[in-house]
Amino acid sequence: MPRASAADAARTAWDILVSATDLFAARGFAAVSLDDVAGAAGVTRGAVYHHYRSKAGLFRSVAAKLQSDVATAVVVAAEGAGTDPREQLRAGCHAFLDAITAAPAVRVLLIDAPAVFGWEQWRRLDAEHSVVHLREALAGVGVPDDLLDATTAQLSGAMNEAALWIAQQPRGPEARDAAHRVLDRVLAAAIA
Amino acid sequence: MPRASAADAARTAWDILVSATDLFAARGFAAVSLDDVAGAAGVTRGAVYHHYRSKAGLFRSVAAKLQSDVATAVVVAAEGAGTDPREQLRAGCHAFLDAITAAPAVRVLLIDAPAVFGWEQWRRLDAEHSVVHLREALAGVGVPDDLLDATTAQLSGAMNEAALWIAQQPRGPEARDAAHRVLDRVLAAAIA
DNA sequence: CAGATTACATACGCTCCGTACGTAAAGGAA
DNA sequence: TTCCTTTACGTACGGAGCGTATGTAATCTG
Repeated sequence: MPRASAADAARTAWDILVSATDLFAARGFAAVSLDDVAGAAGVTRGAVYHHYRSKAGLFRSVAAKLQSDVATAVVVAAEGAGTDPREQLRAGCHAFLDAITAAPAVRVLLIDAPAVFGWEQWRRLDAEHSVVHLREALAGVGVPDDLLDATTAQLSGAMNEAALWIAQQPRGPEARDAAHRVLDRVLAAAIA
Repeated sequence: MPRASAADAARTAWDILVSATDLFAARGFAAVSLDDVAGAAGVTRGAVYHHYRSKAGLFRSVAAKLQSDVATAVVVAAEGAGTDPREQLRAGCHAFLDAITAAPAVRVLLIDAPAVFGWEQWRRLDAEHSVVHLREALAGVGVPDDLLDATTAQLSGAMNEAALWIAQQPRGPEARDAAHRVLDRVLAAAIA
C-alpha cells in the first residue's frame, strides 16, 4: 500500500486517537483490542504501532487529551468568575463536574486510567493538569498548609465520585442538580 | 496425581484465594496471570478453574472477602460508639479509613475493582456491603431524601480518595492524622 | 535524481485465557 | 468388599491479542 504525506500522517494519527477515544469510552480499556481501534480508523495495527508505542501509550494519549479538555473548561470558568478566590473555586469545581460528565471522559479518566497506569503514576498526571488548580485555589481561600493535600484529595475524590454518580443516574438533570447542591455544602466545609 | 479429601479441597480453594489476594494487591489484576496464582498456591491452573469460574470470578471472590472484612470493622466500630447517630457515623467513617488502608484492600477495591467489574456492577456490590451503612447513617442524622444519594456518593468518594492518598503517602502517621481531621470537617458539612 | 527516511502493511512468536479431556482417588450403595 | 459415581484436580489444545521484526513504496532531502 502506498504512503501518505506528512499532513496525511498527522491525520491518520488523529483518526486513530479519535477512534480509540470512542471505543475506550464505550467499552473500556480491556475490552478494546488494537484491531478494533485500527479497524475503526480504517488502518491496520501497524499504523497504530507506528504512531503510538503500545496499547497503554495510545490510552495515555487519549486520557491526556480528555484531561486537557476538562482542565481547559475548568480554567475558563474560574477565570470568568471574577476575582474573588472563593467564587473562583466554586465556579471551577462546578465547571469540573459539568465538563467531566459531558465528555466521554468519565470512564476513561475515572475508571480505567488508575488501573492502566497505576494510581501513583495517574496521580502525577492528574496533579500536573487538573489538581494543581484545585490545590492552589484551596490554598488561596485559606486552607492551612498541613491540611492542604488531604483536603485536595478528599475534595477531588468527592467530585470524581459525584461525576460517576451523575453519569450513571437515569434522571440526568435532577441528579446533576443534587450533586451541585451537595458539592456546595462540601466546599463550604472545606474552606470554612 | 492423587486427589484430596473434601477438607483438603476447601484448603486448596482457600490457598488459591490467599495467593490471589497477595498477587492482585501487589501487582494489580492485569499484571497477574492465573499461572502466577496457581504457582504461588502450589497447584496448576486446572485447580484454579475448578474452584473459580474465571480470572474475573477469582478476583470477585478476592474483592468480596476484602470488602467483607472492611465492612465488619466499620460495623463493629459504629456499634461500639454508643447510641448517638452522629457519633456512630463519625466512628464508622474513621474506622473505614483505617480498615481499608490497613488491609491489602486499597488497590484491589479502589483501583482494579471498578475497572474489572465496570462501575455500575461494582457500585451494586459496594452498595450491598458497605455503602448501605453509610447511606442509612446519613439518613439517620437528617440528610434530606433528595440529597441522600448525592451526599452518600460524595462522602464515599472523599473517603476512598483519602484512603488512596494515605496509602501512597510516605509519612504514614502524619498523613493519616491529616486525613482524619479533614474527614471530620467534611462530615460536619454533610450533616449540617 | 539518488539515497535516506517516513508511513504504513504483513507476518510471526509469545503470553495467557478458557475449555475439553484425562485420571485417580474419595464417598457411598449393594 | 466391590463397584459405580462423583469430585478434584492435571494436561493438552485452540484462539485471542500484544508486541516486534520485516517488507515496501512513497516522500523528503541534498
